Amino acid sequence: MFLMRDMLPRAAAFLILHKPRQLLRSLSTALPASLKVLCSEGRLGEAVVEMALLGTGMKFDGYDAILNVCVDRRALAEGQRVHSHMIKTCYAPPMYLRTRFIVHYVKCGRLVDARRMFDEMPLRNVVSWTAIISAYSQQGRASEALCLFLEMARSEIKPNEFTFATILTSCTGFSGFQLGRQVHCLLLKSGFGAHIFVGSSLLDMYAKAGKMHEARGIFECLPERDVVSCTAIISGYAQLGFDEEALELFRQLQREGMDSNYVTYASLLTAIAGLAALNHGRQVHSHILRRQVPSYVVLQNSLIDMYSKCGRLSYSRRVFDDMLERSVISWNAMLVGYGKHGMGREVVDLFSLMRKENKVKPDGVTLLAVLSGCSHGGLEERGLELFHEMVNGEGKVEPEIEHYGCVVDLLARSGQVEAAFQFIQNMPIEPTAAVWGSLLGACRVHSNVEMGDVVGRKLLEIEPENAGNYVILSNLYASAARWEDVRNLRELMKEKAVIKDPGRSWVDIDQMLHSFHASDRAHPRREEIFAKVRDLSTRLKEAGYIPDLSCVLYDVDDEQKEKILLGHSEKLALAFALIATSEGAPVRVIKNLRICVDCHTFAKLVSKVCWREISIRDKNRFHHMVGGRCSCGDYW
DNA sequence: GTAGGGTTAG
Repeated sequence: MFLMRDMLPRAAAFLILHKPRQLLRSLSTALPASLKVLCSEGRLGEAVVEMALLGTGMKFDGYDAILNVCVDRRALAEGQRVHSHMIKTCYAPPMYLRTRFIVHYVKCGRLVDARRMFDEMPLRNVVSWTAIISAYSQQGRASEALCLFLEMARSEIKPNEFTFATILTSCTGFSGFQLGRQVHCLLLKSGFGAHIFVGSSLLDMYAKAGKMHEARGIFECLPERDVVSCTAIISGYAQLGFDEEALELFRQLQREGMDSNYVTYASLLTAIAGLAALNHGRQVHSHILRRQVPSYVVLQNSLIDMYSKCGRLSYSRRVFDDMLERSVISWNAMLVGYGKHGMGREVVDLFSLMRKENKVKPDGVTLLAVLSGCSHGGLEERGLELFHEMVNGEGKVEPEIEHYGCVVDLLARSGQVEAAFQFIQNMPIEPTAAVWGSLLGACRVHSNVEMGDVVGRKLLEIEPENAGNYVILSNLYASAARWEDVRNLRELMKEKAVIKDPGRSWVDIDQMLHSFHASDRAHPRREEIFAKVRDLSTRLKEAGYIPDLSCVLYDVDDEQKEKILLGHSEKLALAFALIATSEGAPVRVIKNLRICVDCHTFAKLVSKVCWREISIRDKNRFHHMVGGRCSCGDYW
């Protein structure tokens, strides 16, 4: 009050001292800085003081002005004072202001307050309904958002384009997909189906449900395209692993003049990472730098991942180190990168740094990255220690089935196959096929046939359709010369009509991806490639290579088996890479599945006999082969 | 006033 007195004209000062009631009435005109001016200048604190002074003098305009500043600033405390001021002065806010309050509470993360405001509304319109639905949707509470939508439909308020865009986002993912289809039908009747926001959330919903054909159809029918709809369709392909399609569509849309922003590039980099197309990735990176696309955390995370999946961890680390701000995903991407390259020491060190910095809280993915990093990097004991620390210690992470799977891996890898078996039996969660699968892999490496027999049978019960399991079990039986079991296994596999996942390997040479499937004869240089494979086979045999026929589960003679083995896609890709690159140059091969034992042995020997550094990225990790040895230590 | 696409893991 005293401060204000100095600022006020003499007449107003007189009023403060002698006629306060009169003053209140005249304040809005008498004060040089009225409530509206304060609000337009963003002087929220002073505005709140003036609101208190105005008392019942506050009208719609005043509340509107002050609430707008609160919404912009996400000023929770001030908003609450406005709210209680209304209650105290018995002001009944109109629908518009109540809706603004909902938005304000949502922006401050106060879903409960928003909902209370909504529930207390005597009348609601489509905007208030959409605001509360979007509140639940943004918090990831899709089913509640959907319930509210149905309630809205019952109350005979017609959804508008905002409502449809919101609700379709909530239907994203498999669980809401059926309802999403119904919303789609409603949409067709409403006339909002061609709206660009509605259209892009609709196509995104179909894409995330794995229905790319429908998503593409919707995309093609959009009356106009913008950066969001283009990004949605590209990321749809990328997330489903249709990396080449994503890349091709990006090129096409770019030719047609599409706008790109950091989200577009992040999605594009996902596809490039999947293909391990390093040259494309570098090109995109320099394009981003040249165009001065803002380096948002999301985009930098994508770059870290892209370089790591392309085998360039030092580039990943450079991006990571240059970041001004890092999210948990940045740390996870870097940790996963080290892990996949078998660099256990670096995983442990980086994780220590993360804890020391203490800016970002580790999550379930961090735990996964650390455990699998220790496992791939041969730090079994450290991995088990960290598991116990993270699960029991401060800021603990709730372990899920994948984490238990990693522990099984750690135990089994360190040779404690029995302990791993015990661990599975005592887990608080039902083991999945993946958990048994990693134990079976361990039994193969440690040649523990008895245990492998038990585990393999369990696995074939749970997952009879997975051909990989039959192959590993066959490797195991063969190593113990249990040919009868190998034969039975082959019969069983025939009976269960297992269709093998189509294996595919490729190499990236001069920005061209050369892709091969088993016994592929499509490549223009096929004759040279097959000749090279045969030549390698001869040379490797002199160096001790014995084809592992137990990797073939077809009922054919041994000569035929050997031919099938030589046709494996990774051998074709490797042979092509050798003839397409100069003598002594390192070679990089990418495979969509796990590499088989025979191809692993073959490639290791190639690295020795041909004096080449070979890196093979399979589904799980990188295999760096030099002089006949592999960074995985023959455990994968 | 209320709305759409994104990064790690599986």
